[in-house]
Parts: sequence; C-alpha cells; structure tokens
Amino acid sequence: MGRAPCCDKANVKRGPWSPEEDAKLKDYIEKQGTGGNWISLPHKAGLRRCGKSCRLRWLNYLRPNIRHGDFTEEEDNIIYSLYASIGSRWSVIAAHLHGRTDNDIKNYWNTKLKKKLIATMAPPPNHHLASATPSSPSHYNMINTLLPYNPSISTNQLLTPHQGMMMTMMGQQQLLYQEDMGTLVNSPNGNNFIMSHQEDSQEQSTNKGIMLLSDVRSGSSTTSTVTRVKMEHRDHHHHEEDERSMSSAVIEDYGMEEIKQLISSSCTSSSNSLWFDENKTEDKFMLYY
DNA sequence: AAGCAGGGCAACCGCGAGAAT
DNA sequence: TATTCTCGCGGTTGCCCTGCT
Repeated sequence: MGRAPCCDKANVKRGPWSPEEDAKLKDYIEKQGTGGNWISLPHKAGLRRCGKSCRLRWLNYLRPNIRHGDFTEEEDNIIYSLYASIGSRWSVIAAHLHGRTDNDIKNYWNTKLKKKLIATMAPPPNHHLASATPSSPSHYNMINTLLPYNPSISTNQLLTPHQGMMMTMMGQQQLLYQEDMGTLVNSPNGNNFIMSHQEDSQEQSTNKGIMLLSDVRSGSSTTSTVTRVKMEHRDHHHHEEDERSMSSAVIEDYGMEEIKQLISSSCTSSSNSLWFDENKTEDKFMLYY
C-alpha cells in the first residue's frame, strides 16, 4: 500500500489567503521549517489549507527576499534570452532572477513581455525594406538579447537563440536540420555585407527552408551567422513541403496574430521572401523563405 | 454614474518523475 | 515489484481593478 491521502479536499479552504492565514504559515515555517513535508504542514500550523496551497503561498508570496513590482530592463533581457534558449521553463528562468518566482515571471511574460516582443518585432507603419533608417533602441536591445545568454545554468542543452526562438515559434513542428551557410561580416561603415562562404545566392533562393541571420558584435564590426533551418510537422499526415503553408502554421501555433499580419503585410507577391528587416545599420534580423 | 471590456495576477489544476510503503 | 503519494512544474482559470464609453 502507499501513503495516506494528502488532504481531505472537502474540508480545506480555497481561494485567496487572509492576512491571518499568511501570518500563521509564515510564523510556523520560520520557527519550524517545512520539515520536508508540505502535506502535514497545514495541520501542524493550524491551517485548513491543502499542503500544495501552502507550498504555493510560501514560495510565491511569503518566503523571504521575494521581489514584487516592476521588472528591470536587465531582467527583461535575461528572460528574453533564456526564453529563446530554453522556452517556457519558468523555474529555470526564475533561478536566474534573484527574488523572482516562476509564477511571477510566467505572468509577466504572458501579460506584458510577449506583447512587448510582438510590438518590438513589428515594423513601423511606413516600413519599407529599402529604408536605411535605424530602428529604435528598444528593438536593438531586444535583438541582442536573442544572442546567447552565458549560462552556468542547469539546463541540459541550450539551443542557440535562433534555434530556441524558432523552436518556440514552431509549436507543432520540429527542427529537422540546421545548416550553417556562412558568415556575414558587415563593414564598420554600415550596410555592406560580405558572405565568407556560401556564395551561391541562387541556391539560397531555391533551397527551401528558413534562413536565419543572427548577429555577434565584436569590436567595430558585426559578424552575422547565416543558418538555414529545415522543418517538418510532427504530424506526419501533414508533412509540409510548402513553405508558405508552414509559415502560416508557425504563426498560428505561436498565437501571434500580430506577427501573422506583419508577415502578410511584408510578403511581396513577386517572391517567396519574408523579411523582418529591422533597418539597422549594424544589426539585422531576417527570415528568408 | 453605470455598465462593459480588458489586463493583471493570485491561486488552482493536472501531469510526470521520483519516493515511500 | 506494484501501488500510491509527494513534490515540483507549466498551463489555465477566475477574481479584482482600472479605464473607456
């Protein structure tokens, strides 16, 4: 036989915690600790609560050094970077933000940061691909947060930012392969890009897949690696070779209607190229279909 | 002032992995 | 070894507040 049931669910209080309950729980844990057993804790502390509820209340609200309130830009950047790398592993992300709880970060992401990201990705209303106008600093920062976060972290495997971002956006799809196509180096004066290898632009345009361009700045120049990513649906009945269909599924999976509109509005009828051209002199972020 | 809609956030739900019996 | 529970996690829900009409 196993253990006894954790609690009598009919006899436990649910809903918001009162100040008295908070005080009881806090007082008990500060004096006695959790004892490694949350299930028996509420009874010992004189609370008519489920152990899980006590644990949640303690971890998310009562424990010392919890920080509430606005997130800093630095915290935003860490969240962006880690989310791009590991996805919605909020507990791991929380481990890198002192005083923040996974619940806090999750809520913050869902209510604010995701919208902020979408807003930042969207081009200005008068966006033109040929424009050379630098984008806003906020976008500059956002793009750079997609660069590898240097983690001495406990994740098993970190994807590169573009992998992570794409995997996140792909939803039902999986990475089939990633192929390095070369390196772009832009000159200090701006807009001249040199492909260090893979000079066959014809092949670039005819090979199906997504080309990603991510930037690494060093000194006065920016080095951009070019990666072609090939994807397929996990549902083998709907294996897609049609990149247009794939791009549509991507957006729907991510639930980013705004980005869908953005892509639609950015897609030219004369080619299959979709661009997120951020019009920066030193940083570009491009999707190429 | 009242009604409504949307946003923010605390709390709950359900699942998987591992532990206890 | 099988069964059942605990813990920790991510996803979801629902209440409350605020702003708009």
